[in-house]
Amino acid sequence: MRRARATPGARPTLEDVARLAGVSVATASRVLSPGTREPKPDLRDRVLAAAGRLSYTPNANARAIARGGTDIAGVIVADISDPYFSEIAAGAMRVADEHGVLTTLADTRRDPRREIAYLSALHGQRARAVILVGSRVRDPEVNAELDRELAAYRAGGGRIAVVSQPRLDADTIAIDNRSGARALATGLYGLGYRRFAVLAGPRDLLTGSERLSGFRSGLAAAGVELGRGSVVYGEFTRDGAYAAATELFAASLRPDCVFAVNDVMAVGVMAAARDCGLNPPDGIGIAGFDDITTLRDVVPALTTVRIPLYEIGAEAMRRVLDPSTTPGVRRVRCEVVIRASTPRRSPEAR
Amino acid sequence: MRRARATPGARPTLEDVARLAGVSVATASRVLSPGTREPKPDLRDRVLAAAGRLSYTPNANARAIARGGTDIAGVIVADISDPYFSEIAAGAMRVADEHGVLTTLADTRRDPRREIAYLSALHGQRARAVILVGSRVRDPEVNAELDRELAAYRAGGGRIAVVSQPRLDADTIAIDNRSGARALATGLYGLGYRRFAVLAGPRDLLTGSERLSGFRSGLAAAGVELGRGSVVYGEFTRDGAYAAATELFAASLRPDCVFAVNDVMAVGVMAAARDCGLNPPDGIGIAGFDDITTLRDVVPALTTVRIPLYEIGAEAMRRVLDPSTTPGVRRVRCEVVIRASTPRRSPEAR
DNA sequence: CTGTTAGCGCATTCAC
DNA sequence: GTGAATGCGCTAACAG
Repeated sequence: MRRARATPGARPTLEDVARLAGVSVATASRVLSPGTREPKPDLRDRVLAAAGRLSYTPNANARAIARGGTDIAGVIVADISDPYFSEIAAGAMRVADEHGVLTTLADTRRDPRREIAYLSALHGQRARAVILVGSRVRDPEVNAELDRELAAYRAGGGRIAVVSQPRLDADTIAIDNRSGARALATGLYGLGYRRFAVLAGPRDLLTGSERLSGFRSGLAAAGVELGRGSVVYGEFTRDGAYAAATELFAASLRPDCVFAVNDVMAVGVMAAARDCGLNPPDGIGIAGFDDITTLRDVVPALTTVRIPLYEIGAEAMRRVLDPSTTPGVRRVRCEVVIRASTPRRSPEAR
Repeated sequence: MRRARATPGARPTLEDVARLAGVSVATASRVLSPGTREPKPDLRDRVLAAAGRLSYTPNANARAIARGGTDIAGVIVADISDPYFSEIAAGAMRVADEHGVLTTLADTRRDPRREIAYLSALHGQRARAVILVGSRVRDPEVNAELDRELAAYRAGGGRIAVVSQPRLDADTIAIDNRSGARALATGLYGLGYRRFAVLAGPRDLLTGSERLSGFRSGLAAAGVELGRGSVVYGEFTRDGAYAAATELFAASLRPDCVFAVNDVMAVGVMAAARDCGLNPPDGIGIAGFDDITTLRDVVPALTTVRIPLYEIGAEAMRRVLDPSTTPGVRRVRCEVVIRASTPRRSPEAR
């Protein structure tokens, strides 16, 4: 005899529904699982009614194990409270929703170790696809371990996409940080700026490095060099930038333009400039990167490099959800947007 | 004879590990499941080695069904790309992570129907707990359906918390919008403002309504009324506010202070004011609500009402994850923060 | 301490 | 078209 289904706090099962409807579990399953050829209307209705009366909700785990797969996609980001990531996540979740797949979002708090741990957890969940978004790092050990985890996940049929740098053995959407930064440098030079400083973010993050090196090469093409002391590393955050910029402004070299490798940092620079008695954009131009929506109305309007964040997230999700896409590297171009934070600098002011 | 485990693309199972290690599945399970009393070191090592060689990753779904529960928490937000929600989500995910539970985040795109659908999906996933973040609505039908789904979920042992208004039959963290807005009104009045306008967000969202009514009551206490035409409803977004404010400034009534019911909207108002030839904060004060981190450096600095977003998310997650908390309503106070966007208004200017 | 076995809830072959 | 039986991968009694 089977265990009585009297236990309160226990969820109704398919068997309960079938019993109440007076049919077999097979029939109940057929009614409740979309896709199968549905039973006769009268049985159908009875099953539906029974399910309704019981507030039956199919156990997705059981379904997953019976079918050997889930309709879950994972998105792993470095910091969801950073608009850069939340916009990408929004785009990805939008597409996932349109495909009827649920998204599990994980926040690594910028710890590569946690990135690996989450990927493994998602693998355990048998997520259909995972998107890794966030700067790659230099640490070879971390990369190796991540690659191993990636391989295992893919071996099991998981689809994966990476948004950032093509450093991993996976389908990746590469943001063209380098050429964007280079174009920005060229533009700023054209506006008359000559003495640059760069807030480059953490040393080991590729995103910052790429933007820095692109910027540098753009400058070099114009015959300008970044003097020593004019590149400052620090946290990828507003506060990190504020601190670094304060230090920068206290030093003797007087830049006429500061490039922060992302918008959030640029805002920190602007605050620091003000607190140092400067009055941006007078005498000091400030530029960022990303073109974060939330920051589009700051004054003076921020010169930056626009990245189609939302669309990138959407595209990444589309790729992992579509079985026919062949993994590869898709480069996304960025677009320089000159705004009021870097006004033309008159020659005599130099 | 059992099916050969040669199929490529198939994930290794516990049985594979056990066979390779030369032990029973039970032993393998014990080694691989933390918490159980571990077998002898030598067996232990063999199992671990086998698991490593196979890149074995436990099937969380099977584990869930065998144990009758998961370590997944759900967070349902209205719009993850809105800093308000992403900060709350960040706080919640932080706590979840500390408890070793994965977070499934869902974005309703401000559609209450989707909120219900996601709750149901999370229920199906047998998530341990779910947090609903976002304004409640008026629509009684939607509320009833949501309450029903909530009841079913809870009946199955799920824990639930709501962040916003105590409108649902569930543990809730209520943000004291009303008193926060009232205090803001008082403060603005004290600064010399007299002719107010309010951008109230969508009509059916409680969050906006509460802030509006609180503001109104604060004004009333000072003997000021909101004239007709000075309350404009619209989208809860920057663009919605921009449009509404533009309209407002085009009308004949000349407010000396605009209160937007959230910061993102306030930024839109500021942009609209500028585009209408006004020069905030000269002649026109602007205030928001939330004190979004990303916007803390805008100029002029935004007068607003601070809500401990991150902490609220963390607290909500703590509550649902801790079995001993008794459901109830926890009110969170807000704090008025006067900044440069609402400078003292000299009497003669009135 | 280790192995055997019976479910967990559901999808799905296979007979009827 | 419908039902009975099997198995998905794992955990937890229960034996040994």
